[in-house]
Amino acid sequence: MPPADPVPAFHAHDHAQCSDSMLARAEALAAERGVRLTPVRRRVLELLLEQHRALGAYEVLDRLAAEGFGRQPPVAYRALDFLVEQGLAHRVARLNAFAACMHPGEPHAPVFLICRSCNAVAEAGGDSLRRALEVEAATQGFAVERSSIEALGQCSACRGAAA
Amino acid sequence: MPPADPVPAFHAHDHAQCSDSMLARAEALAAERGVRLTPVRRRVLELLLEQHRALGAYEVLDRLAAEGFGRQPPVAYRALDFLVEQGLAHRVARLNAFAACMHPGEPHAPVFLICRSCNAVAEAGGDSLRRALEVEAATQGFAVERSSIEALGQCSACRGAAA
DNA sequence: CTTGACACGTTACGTTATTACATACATCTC
DNA sequence: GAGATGTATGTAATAACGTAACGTGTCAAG
Repeated sequence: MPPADPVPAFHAHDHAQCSDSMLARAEALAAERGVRLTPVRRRVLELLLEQHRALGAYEVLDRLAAEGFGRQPPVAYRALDFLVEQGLAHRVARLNAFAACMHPGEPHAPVFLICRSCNAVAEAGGDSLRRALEVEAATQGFAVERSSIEALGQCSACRGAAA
Repeated sequence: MPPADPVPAFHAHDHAQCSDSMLARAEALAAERGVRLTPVRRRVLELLLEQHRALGAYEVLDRLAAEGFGRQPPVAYRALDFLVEQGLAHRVARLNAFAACMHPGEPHAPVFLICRSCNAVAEAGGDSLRRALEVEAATQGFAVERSSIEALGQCSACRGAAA
């Protein structure tokens, strides 16, 4: 269970360590669910974790092709779809891109904070937001199944740099 | 100023009347701001209002072409961009589509409730959500500039029909 | 009547995503 | 192990979405 502190994307942290720990959790979840974290799928997740930002499908595809995997779009899209289905990654519609999930295994409504300067994508916890959304939807008799909240703005580092 | 009751998309209501009233408000806003609600732009807004759902750019374009307007993508995109800039329509990233705004002139973070059965798109008020989002973002030092909240699920009518 | 700003239209192109089908690989059964 | 079955990977081709660049028309201001 992750600590309740702020998600790391906009904070100094050890990428290698957070990647490793997320990968380990992904392996565990896959085993638990009886699905296969194959080499392509695993490599795509690694790429998303390494970069720590949202990557376009074709960006992922280029990396895969360079590493000897297939070079046609479905190769990337299938791996990305798998990760999204398994809750190991999220789609960031606003950017036509994908980012690793920082809370795999926990049900949550992703809240993306997208820095327009450095393109980093932080994923906020957002349980209060999820509840607020469900309340709002309920007043219209609407049953929420999946939701995503995307905010465009500037992270603290870039605001500091701009000032 | 719109009443504080639920937005009409998932309720029985007089489409013609709500379209007319939104169009009138659009005209007023355009005049107030010194921008031009030209025939193409106005027609696109009418289309969005008539359908009362999110329309893809090419869907809009087909209608325009059939009615004697231009038949190239920029014709539709420019009109849609204009409407979005003026706050008369919103982009629904999840669907690569556009929907008329039901609260033109009021600053607000759009909250879309997208029915996966009938494709209707309701726009909830969401001021409490906007505030919750800003609080959440602030804990990470992130300054929100624009945001959108999109929920996929089923509206009350379709849930009734399914049951 | 000219000028300048804006809107509209077109061609051409770039990016993102899917369909359809063939091949390889793992797993289970015998 | 050999064969059957389901899943994953790979390919080619194309659809869907979006933008850049440029020319023409319109209209109000000077």
